[in-house]
Amino acid sequence: MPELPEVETIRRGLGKFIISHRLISTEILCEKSFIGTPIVGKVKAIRRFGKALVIDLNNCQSLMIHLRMTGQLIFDSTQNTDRYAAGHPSDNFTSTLPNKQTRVILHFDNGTLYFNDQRKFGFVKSITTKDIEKDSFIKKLAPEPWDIKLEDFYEKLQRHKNSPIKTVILDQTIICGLGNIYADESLFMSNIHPMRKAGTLTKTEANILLNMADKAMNIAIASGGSTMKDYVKADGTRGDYLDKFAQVFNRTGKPCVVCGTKIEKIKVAGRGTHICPHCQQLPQSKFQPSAELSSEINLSPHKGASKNA
DNA sequence: CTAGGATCCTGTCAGC
DNA sequence: TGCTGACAGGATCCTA
Repeated sequence: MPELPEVETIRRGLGKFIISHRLISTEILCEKSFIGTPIVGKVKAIRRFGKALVIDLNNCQSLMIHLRMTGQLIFDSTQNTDRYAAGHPSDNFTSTLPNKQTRVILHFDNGTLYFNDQRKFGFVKSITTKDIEKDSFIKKLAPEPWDIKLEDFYEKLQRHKNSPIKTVILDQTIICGLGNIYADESLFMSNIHPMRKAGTLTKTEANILLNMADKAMNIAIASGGSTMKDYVKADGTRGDYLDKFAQVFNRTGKPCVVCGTKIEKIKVAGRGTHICPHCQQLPQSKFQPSAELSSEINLSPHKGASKNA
């Protein structure tokens, strides 16, 4: 489920294997999955831009890798039996490679890096290092939650005031790094219903949402995202890595960790969305005249979140 | 400009 | 068992 925490996990984990090692050759098993011309050279650094990974070589060339929905990176060491696997969890993590889903194979002087991708949405792209920031995807990326200024975020919510808040936070040009899982998790942690129109959030709520997005992703990064270690239990059975940190995602029908209400799955802008119907309520659906009006009247019996900021 | 839906592709799973 | 349709962690492109 390559969202930011997983890509960051890969960046850190893969670095231990390939930094200062040489990329020797490339096998392209699916034309669509490799953009540009294969390159060779010694790995200098691995960087991350949102959900994109960039491997810099020492000759001013780089590989940009985006896993999209189902991409995986699996490194097999030739020196020992070590395997490092991360990305979209599947049995590929433990099976023999290459297999049917292997799209690109990168040969290093100390092992083999497999790029697997069931749905072929992801890609590996060769690019001159200095042009990374000019890449059409990377140049549009918004800052990550911990770098966003509340004022800027709030202003963007106003610009997309009629869109559901979930759609807005999935937009990488507004806030970078959230995918379907962490969008649901962040909204749950903020007690905000995903269908709320972005323009109805108060500045206080926007601030909470930023903080929760930060928190959700940092918890996930700290716990290592979806690595092989977490996916495969000690006894070899398949584990559910989501159990570690998901409070609503994929927990349809299970009790809310806060109030015990059953988690529901709904659809927001075409994406499966998980909510606790008790903790995340839409502000009064039918009986209020309009969203504009109800945001002016402070309906909350608690201390106002509306006055000055 | 924004908002919404279709689309890229393959695999899996529920229902008949 | 075999078929069909819905759906899947992302992002872009097209339409209104």
